[in-house]
Amino acid sequence: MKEKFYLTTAIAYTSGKPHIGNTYEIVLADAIARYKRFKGYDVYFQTGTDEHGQKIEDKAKAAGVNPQDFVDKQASEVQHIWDLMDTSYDKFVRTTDPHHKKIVQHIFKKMYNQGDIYKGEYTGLYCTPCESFWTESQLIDGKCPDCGREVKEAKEEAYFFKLSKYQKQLEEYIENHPAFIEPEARKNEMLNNFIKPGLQDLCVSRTSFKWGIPVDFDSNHIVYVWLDALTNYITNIGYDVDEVTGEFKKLWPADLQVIGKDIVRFHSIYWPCFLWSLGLPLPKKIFGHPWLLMNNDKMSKSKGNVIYADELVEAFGVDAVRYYLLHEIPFASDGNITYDLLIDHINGELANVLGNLVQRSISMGNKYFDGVVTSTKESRDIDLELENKLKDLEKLVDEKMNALQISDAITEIFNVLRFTNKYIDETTPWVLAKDDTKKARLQNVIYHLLESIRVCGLYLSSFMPGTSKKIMEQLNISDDTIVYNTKNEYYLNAPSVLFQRINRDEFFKDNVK
RNA sequence: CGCGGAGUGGAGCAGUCUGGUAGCUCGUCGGGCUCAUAACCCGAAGGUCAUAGGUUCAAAUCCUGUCUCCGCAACCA
Repeated sequence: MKEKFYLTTAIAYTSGKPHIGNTYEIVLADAIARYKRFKGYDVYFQTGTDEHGQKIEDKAKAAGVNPQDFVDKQASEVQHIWDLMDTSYDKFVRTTDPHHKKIVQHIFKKMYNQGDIYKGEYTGLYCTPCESFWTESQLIDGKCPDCGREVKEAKEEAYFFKLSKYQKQLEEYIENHPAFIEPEARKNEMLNNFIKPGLQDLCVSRTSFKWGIPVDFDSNHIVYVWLDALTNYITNIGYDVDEVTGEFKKLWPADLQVIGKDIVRFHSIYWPCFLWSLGLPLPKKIFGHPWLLMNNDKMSKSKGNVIYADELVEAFGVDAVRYYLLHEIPFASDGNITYDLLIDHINGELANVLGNLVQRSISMGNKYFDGVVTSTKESRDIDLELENKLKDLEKLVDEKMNALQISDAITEIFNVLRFTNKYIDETTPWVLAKDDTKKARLQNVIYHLLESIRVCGLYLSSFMPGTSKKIMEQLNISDDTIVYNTKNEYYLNAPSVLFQRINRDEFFKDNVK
């Protein structure tokens, strides 16, 4: 039986169109999901949208539509971008789904009944005209950041979750499970900044707005959005407080939850405590990925430096964008994107190293052997060197992927592609072609090239699925056996360009960036 | 002294845990080749590894101080 692998992304907040930085997360998770499927796992990959909260209520009001219509539109836009990025999620969840809402209410009530949620008073700084509570740090010159008026201390009835009860357990768990939160720096940040100094009970209800899931036994209160959002990971796979379905039994605990580094806190503190309150095991790993910066600056609308996935896909194609995101963002530190860098990497790696190699190899197969190339089973030193690199690739890629070092995994594949270009120069097939007595040697060289392209192309399928498919089409094969020399004979199709080189000057002339 | 990162040839990074001739990609310069997308291959130049001190036969790597940059900082998704 196949081993299951349950993978989630955070659900995207539907307050606006996701930019390329937000889009990174789904592409990253998709590469992992595809790789795990490739390795034979029974993968379940869930993503979706987080659709409640005051911010959305406000945005909808500003747009003059009701909140449900607003989030319907936003959710479909998110899904459209996820599809545009060729991501292979199995389920797209929405927190406004009636089933999810019902179970969140059950969860809230269960926590209340067992005493993990209690009713108390929230004290804060309140701006009466804006009807909003603010924290000390949010105030501007001690005044309301929205309207600039005085704030005063006020109290409001609210429900609290007993985070304090789980503090010790959480601290011990994180210290005893060093791989639970990655990267390590994020783990240390959580432990030192939040957990060790002491967890305050968390206010888990709001009365200041209506757009959310009501507490069913006290309808003035709306369930705090994070309790609503985090539970999506279990409500959509068959969890309920009294009974769970087989899917839930099979899938939970999640194997990997991919989130942005900005929300590690919610996933590594609140989420484990909520799960313990429900008597459930914790996910095996929380990975807080870094961000993508635009020209080394945080992307934000106010700075006007936001890039969207659809613009990039239109300009460069989906796999070029996927490649850039997956290869240029390191494991633990922020990546950077500019149009210049994108063009550098598309030309230097995708067009020159990969595309050109496929083109020249397929061309020679067609030119010298009319597209029919058979293995001659001969292996000289240089051939063996290439064969060994192809065999070693499996282990190298697997190590990097298991460590979530996606960029390094891709680098390993490109190292082999670079070596294959070198192999061509070393074997000089165009010289062999001029001598009829060297026909067998020539065929063997071309065969090695095709095998290299095939194997590398298969490994690339997790990162650039469309390109991988195009390579297989040119090789005219459909099987996906990775082992060297399983394919004895090729009947090639005509070559076609995988990635067109981009002329920088023309690009910037046509696109003012 | 809040917490966590980072500072390595023109650019982007690896190496630091487990001290021992400083590595990769891009760029520049020179050469080669012609199967291929002005591509590919080879070679060269270029670094006192932020800084001051310490430990050691030996430090980018261990220890201490200093400077600079970035992220996080509690109910905000």
